[in-house]
Parts: sequence; structure tokens; C-alpha cells
Amino acid sequence: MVVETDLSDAEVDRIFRALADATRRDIVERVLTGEQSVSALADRYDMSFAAVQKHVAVLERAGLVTKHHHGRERLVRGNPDAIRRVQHLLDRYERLWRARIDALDALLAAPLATPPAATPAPTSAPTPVPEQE
Amino acid sequence: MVVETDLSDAEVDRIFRALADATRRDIVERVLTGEQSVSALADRYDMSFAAVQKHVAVLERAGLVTKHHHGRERLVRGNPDAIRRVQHLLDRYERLWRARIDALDALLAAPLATPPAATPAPTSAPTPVPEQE
DNA sequence: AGTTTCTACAACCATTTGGTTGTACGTTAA
DNA sequence: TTAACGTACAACCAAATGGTTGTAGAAACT
Repeated sequence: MVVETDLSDAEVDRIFRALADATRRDIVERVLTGEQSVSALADRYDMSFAAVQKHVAVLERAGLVTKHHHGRERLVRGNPDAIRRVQHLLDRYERLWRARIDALDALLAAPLATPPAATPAPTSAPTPVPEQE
Repeated sequence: MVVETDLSDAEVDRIFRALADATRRDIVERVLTGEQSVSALADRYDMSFAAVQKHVAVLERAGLVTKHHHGRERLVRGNPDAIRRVQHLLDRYERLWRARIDALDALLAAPLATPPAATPAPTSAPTPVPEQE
């Protein structure tokens, strides 16, 4: 079962938007290495607790992190699935580009002999990890 | 020949920000398949020419596309290098996550010597499916 | 010539973003 | 019980976004 859930445009928007901030990317790195409380995260950055709280909320809405209760703390944990989804998206872009290059190569190779790859083989994509669910 | 140029935070910001819009992602797809003029792109979307022009400018500032002259037209072409750079970034995130899973696995593999409660590992995460590599 | 096409850019507007401070509430510790 | 800690949330503000219209220049087509 491919996780390649066809993400809606809005979901992809939220994911990329969430990653478009250095503080948030740093938070993602930290909570992928190990979960941390919001206040522990806030201590790391030169901004108010509320600001960090908002950043975590943006990441949570994008599905990049999850929060769960632990006493009076909220532990933040990274969600690797979302990251893989973005990778799949980018893989798709790269395949599109390769197809274009292949087409150009075919044009250049065509005039004399038969094109080396008349079949529209999509450049044998890296096979996006058929992880089951 | 690894391009792996270290991107500054601001550059990564611009790249993710540029991808955080469905219209811009669509433009990237189109110009990766084949270069197109700005007006040809603008015809595709239900917005003004100037709006599409701005989107292209955002992509250009992020390095995701390049523009070059062709008569009175400006042809927009996708830049696969930038896409690979983002993939490298995401690869790094995924490696970080894997390192964390490996550490948890190591803890679980040595259950007799050290009691699991002795470690400060909080709430022993449900181990999100350690698909082997 | 004159006109159309493609592009650039400024000015403007509504909404969102990223930050702040302040208040309130549940949980832990004295 | 009281105090301290960790969090949530509202209100506010400056700046950036994403759209618009309008004006203007350069290239191509009568």
C-alpha cells in the first residue's frame, strides 16, 4: 500500500509553507532526533515562548509533527511520513525533468539511426519505497 | 559531481516558500516538461497576467526556474538542480529520523541489562513501524 | 507609419504571517 | 494551600503575500 496519498493542494501548501522558515526547520530536526517539550524547544530560540508555540502549531497543522500529553508538558515528535510524502513529490518533479531530457536526447540521436529508447520508459525511477501500511 | 552547495537559510526559505503555492508548483511542472513563455503560462490560469508574472518571479528568485530572452518573449525553464537540493535536504531529515529509530531499537534489544524505566526516555513511543532498510 | 503582442513595473488593497504582551488554566512542587 | 511551571489563547502590530488595475516599452505584424 503506497502511502503516496494524493495530498490535496492545500495540504502540500501547508507542508512547504511550514518548511519555509529556518526556525521551524530546526524544530523539525530536533524533534526527529528525539521528542521534546514545547518549553524545551522555546529555550533554544531567541524569541518568546508564544512565538515558538505558534511555529509548532504551524508544523502540526502541516502534519510534520505531532503533540501528545505528558503530565503538564506537551511533547512534540516529528512525523517522518510527511517528510517522505514531500520527497515523493519532488521525485515526481525530477522524473518530469528526466523525461524532458530523454526527449531531447532522442531528438539528437534520431536523425541517423533508430532512437536508442523509443519506448517512453520513465527513466526507471528510483521506485518510491513501496512501504506497506 | 555533487552540487551539494550549502544553501543558506534564506535560500532554503525562498525555495520552500516558492513551492508552497499550487499555481507555482504547476508552473514548475510545466516548465520542467518544456520551456514556455510567460504569456503561454498565463493563459493556463484564471488570474491576471501580472499575477502569473509575479509567481514566475518568485520561482526565479528561488532559483527554481530561469528566464531567457527569445525575441519579445521570455521563455521560462525549470532548473532541476534546485529540486535536487531540496531532495538532499529532505534526505537529511529522514536520516535524522532513522538515527532516532535505530537508537530506540538498540534500547529494546538490551532489555535485561538495563531496565527501560531507568532511561529518561519518556513515554516510549509506539515505535512507528520500523520498516527495515 | 500604426497596431498588436509580450513583457515589466508601479500603485493599491485585503489577507496572512511572524512576532509581541497579557491573561487564564491545569499540573507539579513546597 | 500556595507558589512555580508548562501550556493555551486572545489581542495587537508591522511586514510580507497574493491578487488587482493601469501605464509604458520593445518586438513583431500588418
